[in-house]
Amino acid sequence: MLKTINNTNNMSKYSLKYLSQKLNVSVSTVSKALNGYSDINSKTKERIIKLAKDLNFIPNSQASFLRTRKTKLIGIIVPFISHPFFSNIINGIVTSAEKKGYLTIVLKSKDSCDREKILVEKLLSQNVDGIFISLTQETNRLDYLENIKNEGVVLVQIDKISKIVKSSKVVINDQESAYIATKHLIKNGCKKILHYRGSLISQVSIDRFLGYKKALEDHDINYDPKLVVVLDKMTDKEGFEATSNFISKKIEFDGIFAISDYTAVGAIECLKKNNFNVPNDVKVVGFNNWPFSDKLSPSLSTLDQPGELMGNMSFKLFLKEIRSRKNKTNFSFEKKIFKTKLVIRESSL
Amino acid sequence: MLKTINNTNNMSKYSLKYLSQKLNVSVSTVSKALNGYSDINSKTKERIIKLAKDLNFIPNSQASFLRTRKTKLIGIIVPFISHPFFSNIINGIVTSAEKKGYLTIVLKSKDSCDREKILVEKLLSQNVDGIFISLTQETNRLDYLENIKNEGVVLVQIDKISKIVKSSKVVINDQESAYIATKHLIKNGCKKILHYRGSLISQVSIDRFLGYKKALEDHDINYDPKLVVVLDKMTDKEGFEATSNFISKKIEFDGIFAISDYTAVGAIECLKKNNFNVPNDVKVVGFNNWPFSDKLSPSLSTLDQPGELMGNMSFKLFLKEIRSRKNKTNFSFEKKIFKTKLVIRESSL
DNA sequence: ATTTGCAACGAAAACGTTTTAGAAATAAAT
DNA sequence: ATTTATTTCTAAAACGTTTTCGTTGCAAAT
Repeated sequence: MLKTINNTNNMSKYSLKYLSQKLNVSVSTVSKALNGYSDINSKTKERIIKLAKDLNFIPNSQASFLRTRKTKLIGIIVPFISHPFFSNIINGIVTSAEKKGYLTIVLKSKDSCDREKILVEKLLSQNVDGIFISLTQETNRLDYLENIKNEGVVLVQIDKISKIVKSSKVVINDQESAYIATKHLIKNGCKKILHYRGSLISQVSIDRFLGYKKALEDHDINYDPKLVVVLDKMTDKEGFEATSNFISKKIEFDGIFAISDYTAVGAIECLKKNNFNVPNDVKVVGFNNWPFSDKLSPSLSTLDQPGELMGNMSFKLFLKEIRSRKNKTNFSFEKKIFKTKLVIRESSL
Repeated sequence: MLKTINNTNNMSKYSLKYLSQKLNVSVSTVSKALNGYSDINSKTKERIIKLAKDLNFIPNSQASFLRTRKTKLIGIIVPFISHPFFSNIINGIVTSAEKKGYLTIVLKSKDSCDREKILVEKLLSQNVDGIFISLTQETNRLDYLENIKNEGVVLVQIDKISKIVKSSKVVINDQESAYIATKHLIKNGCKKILHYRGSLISQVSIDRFLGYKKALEDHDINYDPKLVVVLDKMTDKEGFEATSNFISKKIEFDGIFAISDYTAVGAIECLKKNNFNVPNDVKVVGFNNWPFSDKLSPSLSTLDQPGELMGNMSFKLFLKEIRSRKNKTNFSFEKKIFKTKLVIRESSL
């Protein structure tokens, strides 16, 4: 614990002070030269910039934050990192952010609301300039989202959003997508279509369900609640079991619209095992367009989500808000809706 | 640009100073109370902690860095984010890091060495406490890796490592894995085994090739360079084309060991199209155990890489180094080798 | 009565920037 | 010769912490 007061070993190698001493100018002059102020002689400016470059001097961003209040750091919280859709979103944000000199802190909520709250606080304590979030399936309180805005930090909601909290938002046309998928099944002759859905409180899951229901109604097919299964984790196993359940109960069906590729694949596995032919006996459409969904037998019809583009757009909206604050121009939240693409493959033909 | 000198609007809502004024104690006392120093009366300590909690006070980490030189920030650079193996690694690091109060900045090099260098500099300028890196396939200069260490930042290399640069390392047993996979093909009757490999300078790719070669030699099969294909991007398309090439040239083969599941799947597609039966005519083993590789027809035999565990371990090694520095105990770099698991499925039986 | 020890607190410096306000030197205008 | 303007630079404060070294007051020991 005993150190010399002026301990240089712990001091950063280079600083404005160091440069200033080397060149016999003041610290302020160095700072100004490096930040392009006009009241510095171009001759001295050159000297300073040259030395900075030669020494590979990097200004200390923490110290600089103390004055500027900008960290050039953003944070993103998703339910899961190792998931094709979310990692695409992360990819999109990281890519766009890096181009503009921002670094991205990645965090995962594991679909737990309590964790989500803690993570938000961690990001705030790091003074990030913005927080991007895709809510958990169970998010039922919104105080910490409001808190983000109260702290003056930009909030952008992605995909799994709260309708109540005002902020920039980037989503897909969930309802329409489900409608299109269901309609596609109907047009291909399905009369009794199962729907495997997610949590009852997740907006995404609700919207997809509504799209499914509306498609049925618009095509004179009775909506039957017994054909809808609420899944918890939306795994292949759950898809398998749900399907197995219908078969053993001898409930007839000729189509399945599943909320994710994973559940769709589980369903197909079960069908195959029970000697149903996909698509001849039962047609299946998933959601996500996961890698390898095109390589399955039968290849899986599904809805493609432009995750990376959504990430790009999220950052764009963030930057817009940041800039409007800087220029004190007025700003209103936008909600960007991306369209999915129905990819028709063997499982529904 | 005109502001009052003592502008409070730009000041952070709460600070040690604010708390100290509220409670009529000094700034130092507040700081000490919050950091568990022993020379504070438990009565006052309680008062301070209570107020801090009530106000939801979060100490400013940038300011704190200026003294402590610790940001509790780490950075990870991978070739690609949206890739099952890398996102598993990221997942593992982020999870372990968060448990210990570290936040993780994620960056991708897009397999470009020049980008990699720039990204390292960005992380250094943010004063991260550690950098985790999985090198690009083309990494041919190592100055910026050495630079990380020179700056006093902990370096951990993962999977795609440099043999020359000293640091903690986490890898898999590439050579052994390839040996096991190839041996498995041989044991199942394959005599002429193709190998689809990656870049000639990537250590991973080299080691897997060596394992393949050694397995052949150990089982009295002539190694034939013509049966080895160097792939560039290692996509399914390249796997397809390579296979198509062998078929059109009428080169006989009865097994394929591919460096990735993606290329293996491309190969299988091509074989199917040309009326080869997998596994009866040709047996195939991939590498990665991607999601859905178990759902394909035939399901894909492959080597499972414990990405998340590798991420966990990487962080562990980082923490070990950090701690040894703090306690000034001596420390030597470790290289942790994870074992893959050969997952035998239909494609090789 | 004097010294010693201890508990509890505070002053102040330091970390590395940014930025305002002003100083110094020079050139231009009167 | 004096004033004014312009260019170029610097001093110094501020951002919010951490941590060392003192100081104060009081009890215990001598």
